Amino acid sequence: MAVAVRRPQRADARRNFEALLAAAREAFAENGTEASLEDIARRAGVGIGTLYRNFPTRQDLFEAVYVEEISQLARVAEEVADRPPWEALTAWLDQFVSYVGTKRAVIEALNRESEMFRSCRATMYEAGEPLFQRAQAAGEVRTDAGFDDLLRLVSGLTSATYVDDAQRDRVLGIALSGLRVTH
Amino acid sequence: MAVAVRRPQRADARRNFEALLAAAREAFAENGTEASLEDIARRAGVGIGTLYRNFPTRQDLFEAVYVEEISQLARVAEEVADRPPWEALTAWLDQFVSYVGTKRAVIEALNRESEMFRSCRATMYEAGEPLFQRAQAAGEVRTDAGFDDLLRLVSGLTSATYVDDAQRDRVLGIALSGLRVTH
DNA sequence: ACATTAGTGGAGGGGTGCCTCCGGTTCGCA
DNA sequence: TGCGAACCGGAGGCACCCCTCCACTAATGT
Repeated sequence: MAVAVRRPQRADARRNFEALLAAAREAFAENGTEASLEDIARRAGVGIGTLYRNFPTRQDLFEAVYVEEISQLARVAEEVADRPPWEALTAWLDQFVSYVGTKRAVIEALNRESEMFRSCRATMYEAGEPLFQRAQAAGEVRTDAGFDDLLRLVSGLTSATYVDDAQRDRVLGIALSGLRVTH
Repeated sequence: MAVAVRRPQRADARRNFEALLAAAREAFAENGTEASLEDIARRAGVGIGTLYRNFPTRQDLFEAVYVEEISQLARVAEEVADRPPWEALTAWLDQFVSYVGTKRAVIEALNRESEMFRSCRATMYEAGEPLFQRAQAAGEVRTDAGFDDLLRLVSGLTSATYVDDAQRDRVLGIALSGLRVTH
């Protein structure tokens, strides 16, 4: 994994750190970006002071939560690499969808200029872009679209609301068929 | 217009009402749904009491802001009605895009069960669905997609973030080409 | 012109959140 | 076992927000 979060050394401190991270993940998913920091500390069973020592700013907390997800995406990309081009790409996108679904609020709140963000993005590109280019090379995907276009398309559609899962899949299908080259 | 907001009668009161509405639109666009009500009153140059008299709850404010947009959409639908099917549909979607772009936060915060929301949705369908069906009848749009699918597709893509407007248009174009029947 | 009454605005009480600071506790090494 | 350094937690000061209430103001009809 290309990016990581610095953990504290002492055993008790590391326990608190993990508890805070888990609590933050939960709170952000539940209440969005503005979740109360005091509430997060409460969930973690830790004093507010401890939260601030580990994560001086709200951004720090976002980043820590975010980084965890990226390596997961990279792993999936490896797993799918030996399937046929289009299938591999969509399989990876499935993972991407579920990732965007829960982390949307956090992603939007990230400071896009930060070094950490840049390196996460790079990791994600290294994972997904080869799949995309392979599909293009195989003549399955239109060549006037870029990998970044696809990512935004999928993440935009994923964070919309739908009547049910069937509709979400249908809409995603429509959009992806626009990406595909018609033989 | 099928829906409307009840205005106060007295001239000064109506002035305040309009000022509050404008201030709310601004504040919601700027700070999202949680914009401070006191700030909105301040922007409108009005006491907080006046705000509460006109809009007893935050929801009331959302609804009032929302309703304004819908009639605009209905009007545009009429204007484009005499163009060729596909062109008319995309022209209307253009308006829809700019509407979703600024009102997303408000739309998400609306209570979807409310009578007002239902009637707004009906108004919007009456405006846009005929355009959609005409395009389907003309064999321009795939028949396994519904108007609701299209709305969600477009609003999802619109509320995503892009590098620049060109990318947004490109991505929208890709998705819409998936909707279109290939001749 | 003036009475009537709709309309005004902001003080105030109750809440919650942010962040700092520091006396007390616990870990881990020797 | 003992000690220093690392770490803890929450009280407290400040800021902001929500919403109610009511003494005051001014638009309107006659």
